[in-house]
Amino acid sequence: MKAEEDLADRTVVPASFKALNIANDVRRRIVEKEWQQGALIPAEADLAIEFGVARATVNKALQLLADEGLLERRRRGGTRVVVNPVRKAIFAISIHREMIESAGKLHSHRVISQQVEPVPAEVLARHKLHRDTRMVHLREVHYGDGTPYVYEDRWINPAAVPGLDGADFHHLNANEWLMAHAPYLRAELDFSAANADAQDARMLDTRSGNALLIVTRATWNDAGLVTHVRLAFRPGFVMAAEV
Amino acid sequence: MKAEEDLADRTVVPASFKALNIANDVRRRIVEKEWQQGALIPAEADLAIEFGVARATVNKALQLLADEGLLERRRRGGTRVVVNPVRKAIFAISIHREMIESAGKLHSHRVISQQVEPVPAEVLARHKLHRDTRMVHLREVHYGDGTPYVYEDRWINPAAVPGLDGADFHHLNANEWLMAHAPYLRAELDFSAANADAQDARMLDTRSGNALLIVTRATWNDAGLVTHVRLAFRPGFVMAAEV
DNA sequence: CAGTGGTCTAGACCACGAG
DNA sequence: TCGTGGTCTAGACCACTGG
Repeated sequence: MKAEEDLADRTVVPASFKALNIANDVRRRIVEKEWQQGALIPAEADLAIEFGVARATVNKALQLLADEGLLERRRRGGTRVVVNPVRKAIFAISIHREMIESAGKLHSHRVISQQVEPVPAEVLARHKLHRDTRMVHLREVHYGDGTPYVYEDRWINPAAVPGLDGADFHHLNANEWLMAHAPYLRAELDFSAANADAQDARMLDTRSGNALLIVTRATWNDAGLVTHVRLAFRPGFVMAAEV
Repeated sequence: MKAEEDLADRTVVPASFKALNIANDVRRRIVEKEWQQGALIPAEADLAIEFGVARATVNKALQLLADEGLLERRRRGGTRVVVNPVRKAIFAISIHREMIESAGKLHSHRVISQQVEPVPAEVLARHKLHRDTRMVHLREVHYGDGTPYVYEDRWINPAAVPGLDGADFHHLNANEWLMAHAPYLRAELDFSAANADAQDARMLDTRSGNALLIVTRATWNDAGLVTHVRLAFRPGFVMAAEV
């Protein structure tokens, strides 16, 4: 390629988002059925020539679409348009305080109880723990402008959380304290719904039987289970995801 | 670098997952507090030397951790460990049939009603549609081994879905038909909980008042809104996410 | 076996923004 | 201003796997 052509390329694409542009173009071709579901699309090398870029750039673009679930790629087998794409929804899991403050409310929290206790059978079974396991049982409510937002029923594993004894959760809530002192390597999340029981209702200042969004979260670091927590959100709470 | 050193590198790392290994190593340093929260970590070029790889490889690794929410990167400002990491949970949004079949159940579905109607105010407001908008209103129930799994109350926009008139949803359910005929470019998801009303209860073979997990989903293509759907899952249904 | 995607390299230019 | 990350290139070797 001549030097002047190089210069032309640079000036034509000043903002330099070639990979993204290619990804958008390919996505459009799929949505507009130019490339049918299940069909093979051209090889990276061919697309690189068509778009006038390096193969690595095409690779980055197609990798992006494969992560989105739109393409399926195999060595030697080429790249196909997926028939029933499994799209991914992404939740941002921020700390309660940020969630409440981003809604324009003043955040506060209250510790309901905190003591070392035997772990209930339900949690034991879920994480295949030894039946005599004892952990720190902590219950908190988080408020926005004084109104309950979420009731947190949490078990913390002292074996995986150094410095837990000295923690004062009245000052800094468990959610943020753990983020700062015991970052996790892996997490599991479950979403479900439940009718508020008497305790839920009392904590969230609502009536028994009201439908609550329940999130169960467990996190691990290299020392094992860090914490298992059941979050009960106030009635009407909506959690939004991006796709 | 000499040729023999090159060869040595190749044989030392036969499986070639350098970027992933570097990402794991950096993640470990963060979790083990070797690099404190809020602290600046070495520049890409320095890490490239330390790990003995090209800068692009370090860039790929750090980009991965930035996507996870663990690092914050700025030109000229360097790369910092995030203080309150906003981790991301990922839901796989598969079609109902696959969800039910992956639970080992036999999938079936039933169309409850299908007709063109004015769109209710709630949906109009949500998507800022014109007040006289009419769409196809479709209600379906999906079953696993004959037991109701999810009740779907759906609005489909004919303007964005060519071929909608000829669709037979008794044969192929709307969920899969739309996936095949009207792929979307963008989607929004909301998770909440609601007490089953009389209709929910009838469709899901349960009692009024039972807590249901509700997912509201809207999808768009380049012609506008494709479909708006409210999914009511049977009581006890749990949706799992990865982090 | 041969063609595909997966990954890495060394180098380059650029946009951004802290100092 | 100038060091940082963001992106791209041309080339290379390799792992996998369909024909």
